[in-house]
Amino acid sequence: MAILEGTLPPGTPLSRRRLAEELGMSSVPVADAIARLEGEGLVESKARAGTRVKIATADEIRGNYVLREALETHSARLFAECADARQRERLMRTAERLDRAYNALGRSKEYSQARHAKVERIHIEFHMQIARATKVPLFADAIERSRVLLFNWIFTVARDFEKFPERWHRDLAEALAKGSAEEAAAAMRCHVRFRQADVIERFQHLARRQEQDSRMVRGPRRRVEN
Amino acid sequence: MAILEGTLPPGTPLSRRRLAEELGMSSVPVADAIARLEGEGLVESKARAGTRVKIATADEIRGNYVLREALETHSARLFAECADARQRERLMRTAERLDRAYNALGRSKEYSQARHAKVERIHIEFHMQIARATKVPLFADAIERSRVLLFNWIFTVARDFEKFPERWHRDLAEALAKGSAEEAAAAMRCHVRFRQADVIERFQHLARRQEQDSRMVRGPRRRVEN
DNA sequence: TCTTGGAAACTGGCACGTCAGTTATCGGAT
DNA sequence: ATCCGATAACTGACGTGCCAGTTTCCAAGA
Repeated sequence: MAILEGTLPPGTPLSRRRLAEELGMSSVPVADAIARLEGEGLVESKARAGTRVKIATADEIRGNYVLREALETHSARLFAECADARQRERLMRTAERLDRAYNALGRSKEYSQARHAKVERIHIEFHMQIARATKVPLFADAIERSRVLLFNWIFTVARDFEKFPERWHRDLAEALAKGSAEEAAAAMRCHVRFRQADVIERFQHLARRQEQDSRMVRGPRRRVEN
Repeated sequence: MAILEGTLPPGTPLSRRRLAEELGMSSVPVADAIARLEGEGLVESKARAGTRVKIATADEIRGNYVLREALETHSARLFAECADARQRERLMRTAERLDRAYNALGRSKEYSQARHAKVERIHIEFHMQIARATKVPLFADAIERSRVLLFNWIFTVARDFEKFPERWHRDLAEALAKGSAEEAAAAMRCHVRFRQADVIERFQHLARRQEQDSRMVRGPRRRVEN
């Protein structure tokens, strides 16, 4: 069910029976899959009232970055300590490819979520290369889980282009591939925090704009949620 | 289904139908619960061949500690930065209680898993107090997941008493409650690594002894696992 | 004694149907 | 036009039953 990775916007309802019909199977395996997605936090369901793709709050996004700061920083430390030459070189190449992709995205005329998702997938691959080099599957899995979560949330706030330093990941990869463990960890910490600040700022901007919109359209339109 | 937290030794088979009968329900909700446990890594199942409580390998235990070093170190950093006075004081009290419990365990005449589990529960509570103080649920959840995993594995290797420094957690709590963020992180890193070394040494000792045993009993008794 | 093979018992996967609770819709009252 | 409430459609939870693999175990052969 990787269909859900970015193609379904948050809030989309997922009906067990409807999906079962589309996929040509009974509703039981669909329910299992949905339950798994719920366990990973990608989806939330109220009993007997439907399941929808999770809508993240600002706090949850912030929390995701706190978690990631812990995981990725340590991952970088381990990479600097124990990656072999081939992995280091490969990381540098991926970093260059990623920076090129981001720069191309920033230069393109109009925002396309499909294109953005493609670049974000490279971004995940970049960090997973680091994580996998630690040779600790449990650890790499934890990083992947939290990355997938954010992958699904980020398109809520990324309505316009991503504009980042031109050689952002290249510099990070260099710190990981050539620096000490502490330098690598510090570089990664800086990387995660930069991104966190950027995303949260976008989120708050979005929230302000939405509040403005709803106030302009109507008076008592605010619904009680949950 | 918290029944599984320590009372069922690794390798115990979990039959959907048998559990359903015991609990007086149909097999469907039981299957759901087991699927959830599998998602958390507490249980592993081969299709149409049964589900059993997961038997951890040395690598997985080591991996668990790598993950924990990342999470707990950051958790300690955040605690030192943003816990309030009440939380700091409470942590000191829990640390004292935990050290007392460990010392009592070390003095008792014979090993009792039930008693040990009780102490380990306090140990989890200690670390969860730190994690909860960060006010990042996603982060605290990640720590809890990895702690619960190890909670289930540790009794495999802990066949004798736990002997630790007498004021071990008290000193750690002091570093967290009164030190800087960096001091707190360093103290926690030291704490996790000490425990990791201890557990892995026990695990290898156990593996050596089991290999010896199986060699003494019979020749071609080694089963092909997978 | 050790191997082997085959059948019975058991396993999880899944289909189908029912049930109780939630939500959305639409017609009637204001 | 707005509000409201009854009802119908829909939702996930779960019971029952079958199926195709896997494991286990015991008897027959070496």
